[in-house]
Amino acid sequence: MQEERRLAVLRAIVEDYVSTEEPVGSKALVERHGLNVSPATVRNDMAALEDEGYLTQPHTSAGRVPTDKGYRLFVDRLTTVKPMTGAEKRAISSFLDGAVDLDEIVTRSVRLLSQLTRQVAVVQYPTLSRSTVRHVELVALAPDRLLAVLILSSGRVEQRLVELGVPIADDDLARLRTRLNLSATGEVIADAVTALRDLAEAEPGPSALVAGVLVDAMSDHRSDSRVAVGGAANLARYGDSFDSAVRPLLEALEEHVVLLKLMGEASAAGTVTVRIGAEGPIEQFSSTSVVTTGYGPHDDALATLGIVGPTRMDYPGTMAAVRAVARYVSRILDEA
Amino acid sequence: MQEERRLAVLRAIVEDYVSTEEPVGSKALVERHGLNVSPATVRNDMAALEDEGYLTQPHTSAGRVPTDKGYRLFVDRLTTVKPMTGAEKRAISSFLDGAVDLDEIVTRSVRLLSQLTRQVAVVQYPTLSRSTVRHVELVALAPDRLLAVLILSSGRVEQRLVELGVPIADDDLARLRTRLNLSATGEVIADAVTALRDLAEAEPGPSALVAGVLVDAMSDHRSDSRVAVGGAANLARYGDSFDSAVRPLLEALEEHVVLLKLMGEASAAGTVTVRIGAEGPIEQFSSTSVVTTGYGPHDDALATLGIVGPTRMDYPGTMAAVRAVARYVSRILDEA
DNA sequence: GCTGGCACTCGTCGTGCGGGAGTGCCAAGC
DNA sequence: GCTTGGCACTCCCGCACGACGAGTGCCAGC
Repeated sequence: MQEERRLAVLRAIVEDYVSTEEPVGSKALVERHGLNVSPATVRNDMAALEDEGYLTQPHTSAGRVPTDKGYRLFVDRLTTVKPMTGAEKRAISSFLDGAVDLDEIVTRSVRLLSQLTRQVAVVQYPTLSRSTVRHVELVALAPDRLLAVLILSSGRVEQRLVELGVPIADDDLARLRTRLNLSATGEVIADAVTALRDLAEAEPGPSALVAGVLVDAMSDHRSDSRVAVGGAANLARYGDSFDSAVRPLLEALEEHVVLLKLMGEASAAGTVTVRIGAEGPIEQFSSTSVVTTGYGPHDDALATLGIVGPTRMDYPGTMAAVRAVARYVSRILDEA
Repeated sequence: MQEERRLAVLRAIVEDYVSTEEPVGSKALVERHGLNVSPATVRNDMAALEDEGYLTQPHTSAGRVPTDKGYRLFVDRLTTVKPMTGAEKRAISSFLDGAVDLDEIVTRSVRLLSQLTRQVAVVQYPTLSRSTVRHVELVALAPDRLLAVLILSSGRVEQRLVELGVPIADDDLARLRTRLNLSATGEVIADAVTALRDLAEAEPGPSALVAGVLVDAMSDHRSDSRVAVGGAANLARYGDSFDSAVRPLLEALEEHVVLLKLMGEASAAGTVTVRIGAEGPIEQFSSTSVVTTGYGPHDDALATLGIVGPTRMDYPGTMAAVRAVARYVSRILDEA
């Protein structure tokens, strides 16, 4: 019985602290929430919650503040993801509609997400690995110099310069183009890579060179590791502990490699992952929380998107926003 | 005679203030610089400089701080751009070498520039308008659906989906491709646009449709308005006046349209433009300085790059870094 | 026109002192 | 056995006060 009330107290503290950003005391708590008990009772519960590690006091005779463990419990057991309102849904779809290419979809998603959550948004570009090759194009820039263009089903275009060393005739080039497309077009990246490797082995010289470059382009780590970041201005709302906290965060946000690690494995579409404080793998983000989810066409989690914010955040609202944006972006990718 | 010394005093104050970030007093000034006069003399000069508007005091009985006007004079008359050392030059070229495409050139430039200057770097992508069409490629995704790919001399690739409405035969497609390339390849954007418009007019139907899309892609404003930003973490060094100053700056840095306005017209390559404080067109940046220069292949100022920082910055060093990076990037674009 | 001296200003920093919010604990009540 | 009102205690915060010192402006002398 009182166990239940304790959880209610924890929830109330989290909610109050998130909205006021100040340690919450027993008296204010009973007033603001309709707890039908006295402050003294709440104090007992608070003391118990503190013993169990869910709360902490900045100093004696201050209110209580949730610990990471407290937030964790809140997220796991006390949260129901609140659905978006109709207006919000309309805003999301109108914001994302009309994006002409992948770049723009990602750019808009980042902006949308950061505005909805008032947090720093991070959107990973869909990884190549599960997308298929749509077309390979070769353009002769000079007799011995090609531009190889790789067009993928995800809408991504990769281009590479190829120095052949020796000139290549136009009809040889045309034949090579056909051959490459026969091997690669329609294949998943992984299969296309092996097909091109076989081709390169069977036929040395220019063909092998071009095939090699294409393989490089496909497996290029850079391609997998693109992310867009937006809403960094929201970091300025950190209020307390500023230069000490924000500087390294801003730096980390420019290190896309770090960010990718932070986003981690794409969690299955529909599942929102919340990493609170030091639960994450990256030190710089040990005093922030990260809310992510996977997205991709056909709800295939090709990539991850999410937000980074202070552990003191509105989890239900944020999780809802992240989930909603992922859902809409996935739908748009379906159509493309 | 004493006019000369006054300028020396102004220069010394600027230099000291830039390095210490604290108002500089007369005594410290004569000690740190080899001025062969007494503090009292310097005080007289300071008072005169203040009357003329080059200096100001945060409060009575504090040292002097340069005004925007003071910085202006410093930059215009007291600065010799210090050349980069050999080591710095090597660092720059090794940093920029090995960039495989335009995207990477820009990304690396931004990072380099922000690290060299310890400031926020902004690099505008080369505008399309002066570059030429290298190749037009059409890829059939479905019988009535094409992907049009536009490859430009600047290394940029634009792609657009074209819904034909009616299916197109393979050999018609091949003919169209040849025709488009005949009209456009090698031409400057502006000429290519008119050529394609003519073609569209002469021949309605699918050809016109595709030509129209290509024209759109060429004149698309979005293409002209891409910028990359880096080193925002350096804003955290603003020390004083933080949340008040940095928040709007961070926001403005994410508004690429605003940034483009800030960068302004590309100044001729080789000329470094310095805008101090409120001299610039944008309110949010009225307490910062902007150092820019044009760059592009063959020293054709296709685009602008530069940095944004506090008015209190090392102008000679920053100007040198901006100029050097622009020069190297231009050279790399030459080769491509 | 430069210089040393001197009085004056004013921001900064350390100290000390309520005020107040909040707690912990205890004894009484349901 | 919870819950509750009461009460003493802790400790942060804000404010006033005063000493200190950096820096100035001005003046008289060279």
